[in-house]
Amino acid sequence: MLSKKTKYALKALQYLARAKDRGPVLIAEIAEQERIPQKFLEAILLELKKEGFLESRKGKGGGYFLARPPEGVTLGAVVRKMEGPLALLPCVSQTAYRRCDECVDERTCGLRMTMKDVRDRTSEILDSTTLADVESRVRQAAAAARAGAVEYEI
Amino acid sequence: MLSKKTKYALKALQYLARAKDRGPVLIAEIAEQERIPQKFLEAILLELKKEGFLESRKGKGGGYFLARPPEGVTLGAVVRKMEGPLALLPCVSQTAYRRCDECVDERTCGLRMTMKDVRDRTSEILDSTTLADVESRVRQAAAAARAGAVEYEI
DNA sequence: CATTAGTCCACTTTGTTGATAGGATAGATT
DNA sequence: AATCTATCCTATCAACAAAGTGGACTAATG
Repeated sequence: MLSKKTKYALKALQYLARAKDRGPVLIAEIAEQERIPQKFLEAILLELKKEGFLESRKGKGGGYFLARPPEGVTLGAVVRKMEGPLALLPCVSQTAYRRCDECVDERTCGLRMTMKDVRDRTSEILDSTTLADVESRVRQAAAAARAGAVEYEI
Repeated sequence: MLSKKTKYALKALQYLARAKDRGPVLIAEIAEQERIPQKFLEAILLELKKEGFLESRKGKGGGYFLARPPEGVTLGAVVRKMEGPLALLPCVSQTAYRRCDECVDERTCGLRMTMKDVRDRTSEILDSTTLADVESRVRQAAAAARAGAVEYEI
């Protein structure tokens, strides 16, 4: 499971991707619209800024906005920064490899082989899906839902 | 990341799968061979027994052994019992579905769609891989390593 | 210079992880 | 019955993270 921190981070980034042409967005607006505790979100956005995903402007007319276009931000990158490695075992992490202390022979560890498969499938998806991709899927789903509703009405 | 508890549980089960024709195995033996802290392992094996994966015998000649053949135990089942749902979000868990408190509209949540894909790939692997499968992969890898070594020696 | 907006820091509460210690209990052997 | 032997159970502990709260500080704008 992702921590709420990571989930909130993803939701906030998604919101800012949608609002990218509107200039800086207030923490309060994101918190209200996405129903995230405002103070907690504050800390999360600060961290996202430190990690280079966001920029901010202080004072009146200020707020947060994406540091890069939505096409340039993958879910994998966000999850890794906020949550840690995608891998289920340290010994199969691409970005934070660490030998398992207790492991007797890594090359013939069956667990490792299976968990490497899982890691590969996971990163295949998360590292190729950007905020822009997610948005376009949402729009498709919404369109499909409307089409379905129309059909139902006929 | 899996907790050490889950990792140790999987390693212990794997060990007992390998030892399935030798009768009950001592906690101390598993702890030593797999280099797991013995007292911690004790608690883990007890839990695995409560969950129905293991049986035990007390007194001299006692120890732990698999409650079912290795072909009947999937990694997914073990991980779910020890670690919790495989899903990254509660709203995409098959076994422990829960709506996200803050979610405004689940049907058009882009995050959810992507995380559902990840969950599907993960459970595809873990729910179809048994202790026996893992063992046979280990043997294949060991054989391949030997073949490679021979080739290298020629 | 007052107001608005955002940063930064300190703190709390609650729970989990990973582990250790000590003794109770049940089964086998003598 | 006495005695090993091994699991079972209870309690405790330090370290850490999750999920916030409160409040002081600072920077930009009108």
